Amino acid sequence: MSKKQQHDSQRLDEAARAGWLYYVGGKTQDEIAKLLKTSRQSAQRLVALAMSEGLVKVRLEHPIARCMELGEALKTRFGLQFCDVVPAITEDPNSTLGLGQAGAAVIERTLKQTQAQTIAFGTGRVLRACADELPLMNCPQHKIVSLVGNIAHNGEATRYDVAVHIADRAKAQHYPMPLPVIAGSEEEKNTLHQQSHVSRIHALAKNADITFVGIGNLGSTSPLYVDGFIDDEELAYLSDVGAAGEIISWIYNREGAIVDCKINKRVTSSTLTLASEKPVVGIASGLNKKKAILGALRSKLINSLITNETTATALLDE
Amino acid sequence: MSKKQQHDSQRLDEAARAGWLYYVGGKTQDEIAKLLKTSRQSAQRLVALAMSEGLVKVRLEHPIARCMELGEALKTRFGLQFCDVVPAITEDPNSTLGLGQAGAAVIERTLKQTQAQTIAFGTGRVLRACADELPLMNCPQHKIVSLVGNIAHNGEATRYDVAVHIADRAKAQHYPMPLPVIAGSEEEKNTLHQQSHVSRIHALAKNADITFVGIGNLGSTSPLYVDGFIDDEELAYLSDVGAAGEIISWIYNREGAIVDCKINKRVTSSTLTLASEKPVVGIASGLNKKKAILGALRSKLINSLITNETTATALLDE
DNA sequence: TTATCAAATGAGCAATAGCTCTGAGATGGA
DNA sequence: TCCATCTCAGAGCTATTGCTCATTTGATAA
Repeated sequence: MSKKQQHDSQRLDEAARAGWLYYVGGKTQDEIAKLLKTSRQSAQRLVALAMSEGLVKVRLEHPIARCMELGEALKTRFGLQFCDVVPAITEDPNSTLGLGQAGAAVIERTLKQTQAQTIAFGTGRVLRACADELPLMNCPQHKIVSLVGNIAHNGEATRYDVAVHIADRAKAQHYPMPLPVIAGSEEEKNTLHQQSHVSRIHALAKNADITFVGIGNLGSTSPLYVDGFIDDEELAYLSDVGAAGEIISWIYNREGAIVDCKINKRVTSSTLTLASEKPVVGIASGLNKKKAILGALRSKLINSLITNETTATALLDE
Repeated sequence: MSKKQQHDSQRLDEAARAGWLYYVGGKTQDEIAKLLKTSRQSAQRLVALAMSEGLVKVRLEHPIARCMELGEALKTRFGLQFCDVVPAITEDPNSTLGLGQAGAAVIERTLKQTQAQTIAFGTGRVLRACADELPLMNCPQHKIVSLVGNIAHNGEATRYDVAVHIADRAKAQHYPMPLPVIAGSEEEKNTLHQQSHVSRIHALAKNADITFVGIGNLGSTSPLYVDGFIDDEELAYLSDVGAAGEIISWIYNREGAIVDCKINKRVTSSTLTLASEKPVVGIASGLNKKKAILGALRSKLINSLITNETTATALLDE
């Protein structure tokens, strides 16, 4: 056995030498072969061995490196299609700085395709930031479809209607959803949904090639509460039934299951496909949204995520 | 200008991404191109950029038997505290390739200690290479002190001011020596040395827990000659009195004894303790430096050595 | 607005690396 | 000593990478 061990260690020695010459010295495998008086193939094997034995350690020094690791970890943990993690810029754990640029980059990549794409958008401040970061483009081949009604409580257009801005900047076709976000009653919602132009929008949204949504937490800062869709009583009820977050106004719990509540009966938004094959990208950051993001990831309401370093770390802590 | 800078940093960001995917993720450039929605060529350029910008650091963790033997032999022969020998990479007997990584590894080990350390540095190309290979760290507990003045002949900062780079990368305290390397006269040197802030630096250097220095040979390629501190006449004189090498601008002979010459009267560098108990690490390789290294070893100007295989073999031939 | 220039891009090709298959030779047990 | 078994070297092929050149793009200044 000791003979074998000695042989192995000699081989590792040679591997280390080859690895050194290759990675530090920048030599080609041919040159190494000559130096080590062996064939090119053997040199190749030695270099590969040095790598697989972990003799060679590569590290990348850039703030992005850590983000890539976090993204990879999240991707694996939650079975995501992709995950972008942007470096945390401020100390503020709830900052959304940087998400706009990152989201815009993904949207831009989508828009750059020559093949016609149907792209669905939710609403929210973060998505709005993405729209603002988007460069002016000329993409008349794409369809931008809204997932959420664009009429607010009081009849005016909603504050964060994102699809219209994106369509505007991209010069793309725009399919808004001309409905109140929350219908007055369940019956009203059903009536509205039966309208053919509405069901056409929903059909488009359902078959979107890619979907972008924000993720809201539920609490006194939630847009649904701020805009008066939820009163204090309802908020308390939601808290009792374990509501964790909201995506295009659909309220779900810690496991990502849509909860049984008054709001969900009246939302006019398109429905989200669980575990969709097409990318459904959630864009959100902030420790106050941790529960909400986790829920959406767990039930695969979303299958892709753009977040920041702090939040990514927190999500992985779970 | 800021627009350009922003652009550059964005490009570096992308390069870091590409580099990470390539070196850490093991993806091919084609795959990276797809992920980053760009062409294969651009991906290749990004990966190359990540490498040339020094974002990618490679290190090899394996004691190579032959180098270990050489190191051990040198350690015994010259009574060294430690000795690292790295594999020779090129045919060039004067190559210094690889010393940077090896030196950086030793420096990194020192910096990793939680106990506060005072670390002294000389200058030179090889030490500079070490600094470049050092990973970014956060060691505010350590003190980095310069052994050599950081003002060149013509008043500008010296080219290879190493301590500043190390302190920068390690986020350590930095004590530069704000003096010309060589004073105009012996009197000027004495005056300068009497300044309290200078003597404080010298005291720090004297008590350094570990010292790193380059070793220079004397001849037409010596930095002292190239930078104009020594003229042809002086060079000839030094050759006559048997000068063999130079450490932090102190010129010594084959036996390692400081020679009596004009330069040594005017150097402002700290003095080196002979046979110090603390490690004094010389980093140098190349057959043209054999005499210089041998001298330093003989008189124990240095008590530790980092060199390469070729040089180690030559030193043992003596 | 237009001319000018530098930087970035993509194509195409040559160099380099990685993989698989086959056979030679070593190893160890009967 | 012979044979079964296993490892490893080398050939040959394919994939990947690096480089050069022509062209486009975009910025800048007139």
